[in-house]
Amino acid sequence: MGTLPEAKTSCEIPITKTLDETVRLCVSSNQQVAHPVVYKLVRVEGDGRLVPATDDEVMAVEDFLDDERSQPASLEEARISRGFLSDEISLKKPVGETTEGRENIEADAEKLNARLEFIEEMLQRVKQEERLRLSCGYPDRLSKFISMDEMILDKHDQEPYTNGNLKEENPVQDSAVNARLINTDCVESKINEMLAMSTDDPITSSALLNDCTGYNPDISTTEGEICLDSLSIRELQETFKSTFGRTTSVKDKLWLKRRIAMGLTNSYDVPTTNFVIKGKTLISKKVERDGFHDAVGDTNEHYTDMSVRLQHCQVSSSKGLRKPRIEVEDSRNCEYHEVQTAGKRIRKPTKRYIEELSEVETRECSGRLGSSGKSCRHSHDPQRFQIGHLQGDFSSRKMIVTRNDSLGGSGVQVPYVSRVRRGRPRQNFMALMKYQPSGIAAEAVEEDFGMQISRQQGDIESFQTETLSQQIQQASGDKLEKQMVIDTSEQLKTVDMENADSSADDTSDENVATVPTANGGTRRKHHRAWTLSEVVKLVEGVSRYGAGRWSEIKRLAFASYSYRTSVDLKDKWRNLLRASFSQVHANKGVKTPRKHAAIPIPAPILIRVRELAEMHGQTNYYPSSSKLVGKRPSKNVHEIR
DNA sequence: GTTAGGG
DNA sequence: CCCTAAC
Repeated sequence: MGTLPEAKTSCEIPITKTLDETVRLCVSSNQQVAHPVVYKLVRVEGDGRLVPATDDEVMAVEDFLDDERSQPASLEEARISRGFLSDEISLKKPVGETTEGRENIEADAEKLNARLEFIEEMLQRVKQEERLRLSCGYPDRLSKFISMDEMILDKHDQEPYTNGNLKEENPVQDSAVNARLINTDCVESKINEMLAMSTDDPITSSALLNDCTGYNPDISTTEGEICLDSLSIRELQETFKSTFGRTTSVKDKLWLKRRIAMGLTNSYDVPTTNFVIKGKTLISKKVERDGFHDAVGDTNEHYTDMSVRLQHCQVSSSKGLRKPRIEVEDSRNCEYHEVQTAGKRIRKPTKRYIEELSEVETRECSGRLGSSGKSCRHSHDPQRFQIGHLQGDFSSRKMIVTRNDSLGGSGVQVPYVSRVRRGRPRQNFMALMKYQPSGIAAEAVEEDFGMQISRQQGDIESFQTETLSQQIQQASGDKLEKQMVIDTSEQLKTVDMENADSSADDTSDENVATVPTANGGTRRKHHRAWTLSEVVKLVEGVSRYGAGRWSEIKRLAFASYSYRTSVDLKDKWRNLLRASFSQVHANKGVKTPRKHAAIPIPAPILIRVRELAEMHGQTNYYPSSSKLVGKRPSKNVHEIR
């Protein structure tokens, strides 16, 4: 981290024109809707120069910027902000007054910049810690999250923290002033925040500062190891350059270390603050103290706030998965609970997500993953808030590359999986088959692979199977949720791989091709031959629920045949009727009344179909007059069950 | 959203 | 299997 003199220096350096403009923009935009074009990211060099921000830097702060643009800051954040911003800068000053001395504004802007830099750094820590916190459900550690007081005392036992008990210490936080990104929008937001803020109940800025910058550089360096902690920012930048082949002007030590560590280890499984690298392995050192408590301490104020949002996300997105916890006041416990279950609770990726994900990830995978600090956003936008990372140095869990699910505002984190299924929509139900009794799973898989496997099974499907299918279907909701819970990454990937396979099977050996017809439409996109078991199930379903109740049959008897729609059932039944009656008329003993029948329908089945048809009054399906005459008299065909 | 029916 | 009108 930068030193205090540096910070002071940077605050006193002459203001460039750019900064002046920035300040003016900032000030003026306070009273009007700032034009987005006005905002630009610049970096304050150590000598006070402003240089355009690099992509790295933009990435480094974009989360923060998002925060700033989001909804009104929560109390916690306000307190944090105040901790950074309140002591030096006269924020009571009406921001809109540009008549104030330019020097004053500039100086204030400098200070704001310093604060913003510091905030940004802290955000980095927040992100890291958040990820850490959510990645591993270690109650012994997580318990530290429960009480902020406890956390503070843990880290700063000499600085008992109580609300309203502010210790205005010297502005050590200026030590955080280094190269940072500033954004006029941020400045404006901060000013607004501070103006809106009262001065009571602040948090000790020095405490926060200590947490943020209380970085222990005295981690021993072993020969042959790269102890990033012992490197200066410049050295870290050099290391970064040598690691990634490009320079970076980011002076966030933590960020640099993380990036370097990830680059060197070719892994994202990098502890938050331990950056001793040996060979290609990241060596964890002093995890408890440096990796955890530091981050905990400096972000303690965020946790309550974040947990609130977290549970909000959960409530709004998980539906039946968990009971809504509305009360914010209990957020600590909630948070604890969240953390406890974060490792287990993985939302099943939605189909839409999966599809979108593969596109997004393939597009921005490298850049995105390169910055781990970015991957854990501390955002006020619930849609962008990540529930957690299943990653961490405390966890043996494999890392799951995740993304924010911005669809539907669920804001949940879902594992990275490959794109599956482009064909006909498949219900997620199939994924559950893994967790059913083996027989069911086998059944499901077999049915999913329909044509390849046991097409020639001549016997009729057992009623037991159907019953089990119904059970599965009836419990599908719970099962889905359970699956979300118990899914590990491997399981999910396996499931999705399986789904991908099945989807491939959907279309592999049968005609997938969309046949564009002359009049513009496409037809016959998919064809999946009816297996005998399907036919049997259909017949059974009709016998139970009645012909015409296709959706019901579909739901209850064809729950596991996701590719069969109710319309398919209807069509098939129609064909079966025709077949059965044609058989009756043509040749009673012959198995295949239709020449093109892909699957010879056994005579018993056809007989059964005919019985049902007669039972239901569907007796008009004669081969010659099926279309012309064959109409169902009415829907008095129900209730044979 | 489901069903029936034509193509 | 697709499409669509009708419900």
